[in-house]
Amino acid sequence: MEPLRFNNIYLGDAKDILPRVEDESVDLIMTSPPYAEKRKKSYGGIPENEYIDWFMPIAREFKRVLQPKGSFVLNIKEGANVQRETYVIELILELKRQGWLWTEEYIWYKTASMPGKWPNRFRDSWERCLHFTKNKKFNMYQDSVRVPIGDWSKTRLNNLKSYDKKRTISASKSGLGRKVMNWKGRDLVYPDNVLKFAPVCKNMRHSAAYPKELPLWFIKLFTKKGDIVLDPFIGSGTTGLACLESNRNFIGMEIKRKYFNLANKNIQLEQQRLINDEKK
Amino acid sequence: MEPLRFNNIYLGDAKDILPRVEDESVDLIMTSPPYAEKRKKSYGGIPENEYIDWFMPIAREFKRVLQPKGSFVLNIKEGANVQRETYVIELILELKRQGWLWTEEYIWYKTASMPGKWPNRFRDSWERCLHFTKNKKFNMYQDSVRVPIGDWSKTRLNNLKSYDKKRTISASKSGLGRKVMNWKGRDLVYPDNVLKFAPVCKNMRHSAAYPKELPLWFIKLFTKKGDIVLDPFIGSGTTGLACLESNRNFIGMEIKRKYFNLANKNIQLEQQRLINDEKK
DNA sequence: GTTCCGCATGAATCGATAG
DNA sequence: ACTATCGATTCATGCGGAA
Repeated sequence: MEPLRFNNIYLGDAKDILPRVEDESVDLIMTSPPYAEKRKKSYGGIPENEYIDWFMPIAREFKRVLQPKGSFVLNIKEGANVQRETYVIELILELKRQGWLWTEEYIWYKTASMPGKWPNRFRDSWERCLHFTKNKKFNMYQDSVRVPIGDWSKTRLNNLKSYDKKRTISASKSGLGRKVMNWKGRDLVYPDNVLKFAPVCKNMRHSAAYPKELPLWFIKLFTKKGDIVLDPFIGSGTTGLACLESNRNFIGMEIKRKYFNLANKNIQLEQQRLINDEKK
Repeated sequence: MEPLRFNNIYLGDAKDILPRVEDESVDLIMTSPPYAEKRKKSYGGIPENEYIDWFMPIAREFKRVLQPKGSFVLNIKEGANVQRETYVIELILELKRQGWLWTEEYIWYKTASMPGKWPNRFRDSWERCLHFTKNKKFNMYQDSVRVPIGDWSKTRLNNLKSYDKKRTISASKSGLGRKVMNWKGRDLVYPDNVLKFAPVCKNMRHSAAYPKELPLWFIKLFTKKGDIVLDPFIGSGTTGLACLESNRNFIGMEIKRKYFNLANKNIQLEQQRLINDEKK
């Protein structure tokens, strides 16, 4: 059997393709799997009550192919059918039983979520990004995702007018002076576990409108350049695009030919664009 | 035994006082219970592995006292001990088994979370507000929590704190002041299921990790004036203050005398303030 | 009176140290 | 080996005093 190539997408079921991935060869698994379907008869969808049985064998493969200091990030959100479905929180418990550490739950706050109004609830504008690891210690490059410091200090530091600036400099030996100077040189702070990215509405109707910024953030956080990122449900190729942009290698898998074709098209366009940029 | 009075706080264990509350007499249970303690020996705290056994008998009483169209809102967040604790999601499953509907999970996005930096995670800046109901249909007054359109104004008005309020009112002649005032009552849209409030620390002694805006939002959403709100873990009395402000009646319970005294003081101060305001 | 700044302080978490 | 305690890390906010 042909070994898997990097920066390529494979057409087929993840559970069939994953066995071809080498042991402990992947640095990050970043994926947004198909969410459970409410209607059991929906073609290709996984019913809520079969979701865990469907997912766990795949997670077993994840555990095999992930390197010891790697991470597995699962973007998912249960739907509501009168009440919230429980398959996601049950999946967390099951993954722990399989040996994963449930290290963190990040919130993706979708600032422009779908409009709509229902009698029981408001618009759902957040999704879970569940972070699992194999070990207590893992690779995390926190500096790569630092963000500009909050408004409060910006306002205060911007207001350092002539008088204050003079004072700050002249009083360099005082604690006050030194402290302010330290803040000025340091415009980046560490983020928290709530992510804010606007979802994008692509032309194709992949149910999960998964903006490139989301995988990109986790890719920067948990891998370095040249590392391997696996997305077994790559959809329209967003994780691949994020890898191309950040100089990581990816392995993609997609079961539906429609998305497989779309992902390949998107990837090729991006690769062409990068080549053109280099020529200039 | 003396019947429970409204707008009063009872000193003692919720499981002992709850039996005195009449069947189906409460319109909303809004509470932030003590979170599980990491250290097992910590005095008064509930260890993680005993949390569900401690909570479920209390939840049974909640079910008895809540009226059929009422709501139960639980503000809670699991801590981390290398990995995230699972007692909260297990509690959700257990409450469902007890007959509750897990109607929704709101996110409280704390804009000012605890600082700190660790090798394996960022600062935790969100908490769960789990919404349970007894029935598919329940009281929800969505219009009462509508917000001005657009993110900037939403953030701004939600965060109208002392300083901004003062400025908004006092600067009525300035453009900014008038502009902000004009937004109120105009172009109102429904919010989503992510709430943004900054935690405030009012007193030197007690950490008000639970800002008044949080219970106030749910009180407005799930009750009308004159309704009964129960908080069996009322702490420093925040839920009671929110009720006084919004003309709801509350029943409070608190096991620790220190908080019981503080809550009574806060409630009395607020009642006195309301009386003074009326005289003017 | 209004704006501005220093300071204290939080539902935190980890790793090391001590018992 | 297992548990309790402690120091280090970090940043948005309200408050009070100063400009």
